[in-house]
Amino acid sequence: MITIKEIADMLGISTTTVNNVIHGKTGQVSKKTIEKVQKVIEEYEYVPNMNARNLAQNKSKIIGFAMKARSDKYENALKDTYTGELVGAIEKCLRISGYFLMIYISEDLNQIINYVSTWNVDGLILLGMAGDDCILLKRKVNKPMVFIDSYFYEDVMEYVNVGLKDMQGGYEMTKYLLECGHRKIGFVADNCLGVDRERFMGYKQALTEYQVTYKDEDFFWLTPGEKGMEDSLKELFKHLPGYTALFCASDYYAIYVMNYLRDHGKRIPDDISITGFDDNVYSQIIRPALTTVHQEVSQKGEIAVEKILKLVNGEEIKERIIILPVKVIARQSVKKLTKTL
Amino acid sequence: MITIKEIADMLGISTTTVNNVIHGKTGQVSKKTIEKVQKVIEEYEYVPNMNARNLAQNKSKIIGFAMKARSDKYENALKDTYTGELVGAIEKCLRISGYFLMIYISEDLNQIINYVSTWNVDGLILLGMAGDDCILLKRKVNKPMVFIDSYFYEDVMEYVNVGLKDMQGGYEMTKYLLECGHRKIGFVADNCLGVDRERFMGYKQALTEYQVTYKDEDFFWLTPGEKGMEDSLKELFKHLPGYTALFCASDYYAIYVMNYLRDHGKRIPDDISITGFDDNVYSQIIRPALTTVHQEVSQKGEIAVEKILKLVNGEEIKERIIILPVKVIARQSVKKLTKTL
DNA sequence: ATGAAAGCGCTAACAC
DNA sequence: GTGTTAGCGCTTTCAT
Repeated sequence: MITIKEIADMLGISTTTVNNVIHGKTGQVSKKTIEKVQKVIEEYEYVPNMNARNLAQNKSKIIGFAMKARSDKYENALKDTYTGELVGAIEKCLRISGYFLMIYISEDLNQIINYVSTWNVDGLILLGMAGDDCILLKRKVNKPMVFIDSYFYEDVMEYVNVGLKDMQGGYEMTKYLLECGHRKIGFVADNCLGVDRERFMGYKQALTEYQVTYKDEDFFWLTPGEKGMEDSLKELFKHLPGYTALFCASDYYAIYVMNYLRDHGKRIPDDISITGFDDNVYSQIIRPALTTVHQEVSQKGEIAVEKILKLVNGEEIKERIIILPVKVIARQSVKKLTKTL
Repeated sequence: MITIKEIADMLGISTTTVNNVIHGKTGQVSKKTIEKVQKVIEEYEYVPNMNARNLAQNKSKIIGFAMKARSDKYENALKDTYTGELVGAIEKCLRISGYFLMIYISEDLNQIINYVSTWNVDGLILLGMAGDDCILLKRKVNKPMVFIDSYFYEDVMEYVNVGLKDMQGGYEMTKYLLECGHRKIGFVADNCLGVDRERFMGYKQALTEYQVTYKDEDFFWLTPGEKGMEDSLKELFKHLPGYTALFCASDYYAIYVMNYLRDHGKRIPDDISITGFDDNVYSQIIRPALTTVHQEVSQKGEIAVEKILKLVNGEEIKERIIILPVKVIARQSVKKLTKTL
């Protein structure tokens, strides 16, 4: 690896000049010199040393992507199609803009905070942070940050978040089920925070609107992990009688539920209707194809990158809270009941 | 962000001493000083500046993960569960070892090579590189490298690769089909290079062993991309008569094929048997559950990390070519024909 | 149009 | 036990 100094010495000129041609500041450099320098650069395949550059400029060209991995839930956070697609989209956009993606997944928020300052990351994209964590981050990290899928229940103005109309998604999906004649609809999730909470609120709202009373037992809790899933699915099955539909908070779980029920003799959608949320690849591929709420995952990533780069460049951001639309995709996993309840 | 120098000045001591206590080289430092320094470190939340450290030591704590994205095939390389799980496992192992993961996906190998020297990456993990690319990499990158899923058809000794008994997987899967009474078995893939080639070779070998002649038309080509898939699936359907089984080179495609056929009136496995390769989450979840070849993806990632870190630390590696085992998982997508051919 | 030199924060060889 | 100092490769201000 040749350095600027070496090039300068080799050509008997100063590092400033070499640096200038490297950066295209050729206003003040003679044609001859430019050519000489460029020739050496080509020949010796000069590549800048990022560590040196970053040190001198007190910045990095790194955008960090961080998420909290709940070890119970994820033995591997990128196994989930949703995260994979999101990260893939982010990497692509960043690279096109000349930035680099560094991934950091940890259960410990303080590790994440350390990581930011250690690398002097130019900006941070954070996935699925919960309320308190956001506050802590805002307090301790003084770098541009963009959140994805976070909900702030306090002063909104400080944060930049790209999210989804989760509540509306929950509402519309439920409404769809209600209009198909379903009245006994369960909600399936592994938590009731953040996006899932919103989806749940939408679900309740729709029920209310149709004069269906929600009872606590209508919430079917799933426990992540191999063993947990097995148990909670069994539990779910036990409480199923009476229900005609289950609204799962994610496609991932919808597919699990669908197959568990089928393996235990239920026909879908004849015996029980199932819906999901996300519209991932596999929801389209499974049979019966899953009726679900569509979202544009790649777009989420792209917008997050756009926002973070604006912040990094000190540009003003008018829209700090971006909320992408949702859309119910009716496929084959819901039965239309005759409306004679 | 406080610096070592600032700590030293603040305490009226030298940077060396501060540095020593930071690195636990406290053999020569007095208890008192140690405590003083540690107090300041705590209080001011000292965090090392990686760029400075790396510059001084001529290394980084970065392990790069690179793959070539064929833009036709992947609009998003991490959308695929296989890659996602692999990268997730790698990130986790690296973090535990105090390293950082930087992802770099590009269609252009030269960009990948540049990236390595720009960041002075300590090591590189490369996924699915083909023959010529491997040679180029070996020539131009003089950093430790570990390949995943590569096949080198020349001098093997120089490379470190963690792969799979792909051929054996192909062989055993095919053998399984043959023993179930199938004789007209198609092979489905989108290429015939690298791992897919090996799987295909295994398939052919099994056929030969059972005195079944392979004809070129038995290879069903898939074209990636939305439109391409549609067309090639249609083509596949047209040539299906006569076949009793299809062996797909990946679960991903198997699931596509399965559903396409089902949507067009075929019953699985009654009309046609389908098998896959990889045993990803969704192959277990789909119904009928997919008969496939299992591999331990996370283990692949873990071993890759183990190897790269050994190389980075200058340790000798005895096993340079690691080949993980495969195992046929018989589920419900294959029909046992009566063996009266 | 070109150059000299200081400095970014950390490391490590060497001195006392 | 502690301190001095010269780099690492690049940027940038200020001279010339």
